[in-house]
Amino acid sequence: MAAGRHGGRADSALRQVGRPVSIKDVARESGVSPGTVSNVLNHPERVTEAKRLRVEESVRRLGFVRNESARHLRTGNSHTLGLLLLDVWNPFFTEMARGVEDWAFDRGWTILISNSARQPTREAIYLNLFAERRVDGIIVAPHGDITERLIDLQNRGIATVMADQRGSGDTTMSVSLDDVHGGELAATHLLQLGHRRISFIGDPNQVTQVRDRLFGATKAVAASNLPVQLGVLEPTDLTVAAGRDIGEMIVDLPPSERSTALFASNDLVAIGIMQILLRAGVRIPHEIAIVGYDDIEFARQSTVPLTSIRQPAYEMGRSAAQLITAALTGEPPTPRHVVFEPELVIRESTIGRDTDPV
Amino acid sequence: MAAGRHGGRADSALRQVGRPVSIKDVARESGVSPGTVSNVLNHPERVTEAKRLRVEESVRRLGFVRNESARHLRTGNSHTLGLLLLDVWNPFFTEMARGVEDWAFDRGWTILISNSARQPTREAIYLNLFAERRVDGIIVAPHGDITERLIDLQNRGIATVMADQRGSGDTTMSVSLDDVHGGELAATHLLQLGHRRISFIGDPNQVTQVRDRLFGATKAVAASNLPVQLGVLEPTDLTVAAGRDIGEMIVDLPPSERSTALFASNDLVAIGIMQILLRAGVRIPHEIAIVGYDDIEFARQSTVPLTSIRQPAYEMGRSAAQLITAALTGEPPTPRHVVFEPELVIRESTIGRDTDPV
DNA sequence: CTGTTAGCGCATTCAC
DNA sequence: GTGAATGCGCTAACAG
Repeated sequence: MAAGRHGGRADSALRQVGRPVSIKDVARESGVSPGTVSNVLNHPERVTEAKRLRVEESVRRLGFVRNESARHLRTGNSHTLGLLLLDVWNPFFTEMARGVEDWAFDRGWTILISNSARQPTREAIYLNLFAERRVDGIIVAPHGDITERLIDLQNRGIATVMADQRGSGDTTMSVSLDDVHGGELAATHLLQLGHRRISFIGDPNQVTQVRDRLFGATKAVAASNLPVQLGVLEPTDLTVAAGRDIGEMIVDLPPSERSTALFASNDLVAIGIMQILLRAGVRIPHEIAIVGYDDIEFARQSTVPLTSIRQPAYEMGRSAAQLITAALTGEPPTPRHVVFEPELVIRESTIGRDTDPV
Repeated sequence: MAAGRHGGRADSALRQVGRPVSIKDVARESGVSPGTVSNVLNHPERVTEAKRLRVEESVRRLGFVRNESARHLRTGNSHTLGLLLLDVWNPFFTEMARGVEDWAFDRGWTILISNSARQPTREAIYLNLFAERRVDGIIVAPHGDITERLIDLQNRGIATVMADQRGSGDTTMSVSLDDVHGGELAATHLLQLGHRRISFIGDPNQVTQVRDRLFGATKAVAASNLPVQLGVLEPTDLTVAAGRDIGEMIVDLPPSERSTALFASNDLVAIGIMQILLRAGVRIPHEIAIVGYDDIEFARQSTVPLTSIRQPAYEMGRSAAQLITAALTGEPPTPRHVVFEPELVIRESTIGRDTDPV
């Protein structure tokens, strides 16, 4: 039915086939007033059964779908939450998103998901988009320090919670993990296994969380009173690909100069490193032990299962959603800042059975 | 400003700190009429420079952010596209999403991303949500056959395009991949390598695409005129975890009963299988060769790089976005149904150097 | 219980 | 070039 491009027949069926049907159309169709239709939709108990059925029938026949924008404009309430993720390609964040959604969706909230892809520019754009749409609340896994921007949003009446980054003060809320403790757990584990040459993989200048993890590791080393070399290797970012680059770097080193243990600041990087080491014939954990961070599903599933510091991503997401919906519905004051505890999950990449490398 | 519920201190700054500022406030502040402010915002050239600057200053000072809902209600245009993904945990779809976004975002469209998680119920709910918000267009990677629903949406004036599933007819649009050909490519490759006992991993009853891939493989086998055993193993779903289960199953078989080659209907499953095989000491590809499907980034990055049938996810997403924005802006009729060609990407999981298993 | 009315914030007429 | 008036679709307040 497509029209030829030069002087065609009746044009594309695509545009404007049917005018959207409004509450008024339904009212006319069923012989009641618009107000009554609205009542059937929102307060069915206020309407006589007979009329209610009649209206419902018209709704069905006409295929009426309510207009959220109009509804929003009128009520001042968008029933919508914005969720701004730092990096949708990292399972940690999609898992967190699932936690947010499972909580909020069932309670009637619509979630707008966006991905800042670790770009401050995009972060700003999306935050603005959320503001333009007058979302009721925003959950954001921020890139840097955006406290001021969040306070600004609060002042516009939008509740905000930072996820995966600790906040403070009364204005904003946050859900985070004790990353210093996480770093300690990882380092302590490696120290107890006898490692004295450890490399931390991560760029402490980029992200607070990474800095905290390194600080935790440093603390653990200091507390141990052991002669430990703790080096830092900085990947370009926190992806599998960057991990593989680091892996190549390590493989190129003469074995005597390699660390005996690696603490990667996330699992993706750890997995990338591990892939290269295994291919190069390095035995894990016998020659090099590896600890990751996040405990994403892939950590458990990699060729050599990865020891990792577990962040309860799903629970953190749900907690963030709880905080924000509570604030929005005026429930009793919950704590403003929730801090989760990390957990060491030991697998074969640090204490493995004897495996031969690929 | 609400008071604490039990006479606490000045309560939460959370709720309603500041009333959102409207175009009217800006008008008052800058001593012009609301209409002029609107012009400054949307048709700056129609306003004197002096006045324009004055208004812009007020906008800044007051922190005015336009209200999209009101705008939408007035213009009838939401400038919004809904994107409904089948499975955000599959990199294929996030990659496709990136393609959609890169095209549409730059052209001023807002994208609402949702995840049906392969649940028809959720699919229906989100489609409805999109309709309530009067998105201008919907791109959906559908679970089953939703042609009728899409036609219904079209009739409401919402343009739709199916992604990753072939459509037909004039009403709707689609972007898909020739999966039959993909299946042929994979099977032919394995046949050429001399394999005569091949297992297809996937449930052809669940998803059209999987059925097509199997059909393509069957065709290739038939065309070869070779004595080939083509079996089918049905995983519970298309995830790494399900792949691992299949892997266990294969490992439990006496080697003589195993196929010499596996064709998995997606990369995630292939990767799961491969992990288990490698751990069990099965040499890939020498004892068992594996071909995946999709060519996600992980395929290249797995311990033994995976041969795969490449779907150009990013391009498919971009193409879907192009189709829909073209339809929406009334551009010359593009083809309604775009079919991409698959590509065989050969890596070590089928022709590998001699690697020892883990 | 039901119909009528006003107005949410904005863009777009139309006069001026 | 600018201001005043109008209405998008809906809900809430009120009158009947």
